Amino acid sequence: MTAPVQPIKVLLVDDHPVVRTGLRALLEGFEGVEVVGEAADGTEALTKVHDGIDVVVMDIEMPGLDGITTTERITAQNGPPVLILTTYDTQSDVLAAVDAGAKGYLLKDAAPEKLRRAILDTAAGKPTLSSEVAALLMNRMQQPRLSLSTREVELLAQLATGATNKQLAKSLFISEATVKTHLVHIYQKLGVTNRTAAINMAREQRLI
Amino acid sequence: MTAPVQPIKVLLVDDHPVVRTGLRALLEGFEGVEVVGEAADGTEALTKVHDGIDVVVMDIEMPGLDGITTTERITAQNGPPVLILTTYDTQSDVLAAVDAGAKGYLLKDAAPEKLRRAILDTAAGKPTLSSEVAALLMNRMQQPRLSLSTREVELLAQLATGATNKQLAKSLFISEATVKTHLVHIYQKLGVTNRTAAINMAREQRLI
DNA sequence: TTGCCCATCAACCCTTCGGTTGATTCGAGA
DNA sequence: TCTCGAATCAACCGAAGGGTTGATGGGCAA
Repeated sequence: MTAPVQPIKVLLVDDHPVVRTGLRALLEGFEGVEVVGEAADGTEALTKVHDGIDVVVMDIEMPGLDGITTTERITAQNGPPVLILTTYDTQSDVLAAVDAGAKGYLLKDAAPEKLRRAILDTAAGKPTLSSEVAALLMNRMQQPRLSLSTREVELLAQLATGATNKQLAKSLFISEATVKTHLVHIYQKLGVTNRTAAINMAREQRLI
Repeated sequence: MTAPVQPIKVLLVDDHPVVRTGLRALLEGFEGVEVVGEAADGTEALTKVHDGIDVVVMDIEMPGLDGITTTERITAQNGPPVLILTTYDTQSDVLAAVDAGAKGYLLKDAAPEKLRRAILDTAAGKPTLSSEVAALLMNRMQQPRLSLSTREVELLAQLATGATNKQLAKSLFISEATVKTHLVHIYQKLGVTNRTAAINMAREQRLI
C-alpha cells in the first residue's frame, strides 16, 4: 500500500460534543483520514451524508433518530459505509446494527489504532468487528442450541419492558399461545423458570 | 476576575480513549485550564490524584473501580474537588455522586462552554449542577411521598433476581402476605402494575 | 395524646403465568 | 424428497401473581 492520494472523508455522528471533539482530534492525527462533517443526531446526519463522504462513524444512542435507524436509511439509499462506534456490545445491539447494514462495529473503549484500522477497512468495504463483538457472534454461531432465535430475542426485548403476555402478543402480532410457546423455549435455553429470571439472565449474557 | 497566574490543573478519568482525547482537546482550548494527567479507571486515578491537582473530571461508568467509589476515596482523603461528567442523569446516579462528595455533576452532552464554566466553578469550590440534574433533585425534594422505604428497596433488589413471592418471603423472613403488601406499595410508587415493569422502572431510576 | 407512616399478617377472589400436549405451515438443507 | 427447526396456534390445568379489605403494633412528630 502506498500513501493514499486522497484522504478518506469521514462524517462523525454523535450527540455528545465531547465525543465529537475527541474523535475529530484523534482522526485528524491519522494520516489519510479527514473529518469533513459532524452531526449531533440521525436527522442531521441524513442531511449531511451526500457529498463525497467515504465513511460514516455513527453512535447508536442518540436523541431523535437513533444510529440503527439512521444506518438503515443510509444503506437503503446506497450511501457510504457506516462504522458503528458505541459503548455497548449487547447481542441485540450488534445484530440490529448488522441487520441495518452497518459495515463495522467498534466499542468506544477501543484503542486509537484499532479505530484507525476500522475506518480504513470500512472505507475499503471490508467488514470490521471489534474482537469482543466478533467473539459474541462466534459464540452465537458455535452454540446454536443455546442461542435464541431472532423472534425469541425480539420477544425478550419486549419482555424486559414489563409487558404481559397479552401485550407481547399484540405488539408482535401473534397470539398469546405463541407468546407462551416462545417463552417456554426461552426459559429452556436460558435455564430459568420464570420471566423475571429470564430477563435477568438475558441481561447478564448481554442478549438485551 | 483577572487572568489567573496559574492555570487550573485537571486530571481526566474516563475509560474511553476517545472521550479522554476529546476532553483534552476541548480543555486545552480553554484559557487557564491545563490537563496534567489522564486515567482510564478509578484505580489508576487514585495513584495520580496526589500532586497539585486542582480538579478531577470523572466518569461514572468504568471497569474496575467506578467513578462513585473513586470519588468517595478521593474526598475521604481530602483530595481535590471532583466534577462528575457522565452520560446519565438518573436519580440514583446523581444522589450517589452527591453522597460520595462530588462537587459538580454535568452531562456529557453539555456544551463546551458549560463544561468550562463547571471546571472553573469546581476548582473554586463552588458546587455546580447541570440544569437537568438540578431539576431532578428539586423534583425529589418536592415529592418525598414517591420515595421507597428501605424495606421496599430491599425487597426490590431481591425481586430483580427473579425470586417468587415465596422465595422473597423466605429470604426476608416475612410472610407471603407481607411480600404482596410491599409489592402493591412498590407498584403504586413506581406507577406500574406488575413485578417485571417494577424492576424495569427501578433500573431506569437506578433504584437498584 | 392523637394521628400518621411503616411493617407486619390473614382471607378472599380473580387474573395471569407457566407447563403440557398436540397440531400446522414453511423454508433450508441433507 | 424427506427431514428438521422455526414459527405459528389451540385447549387445558395447576401454580403464582395481583388486588382488596381489614387488622395489629411500633415509632415518630405535631
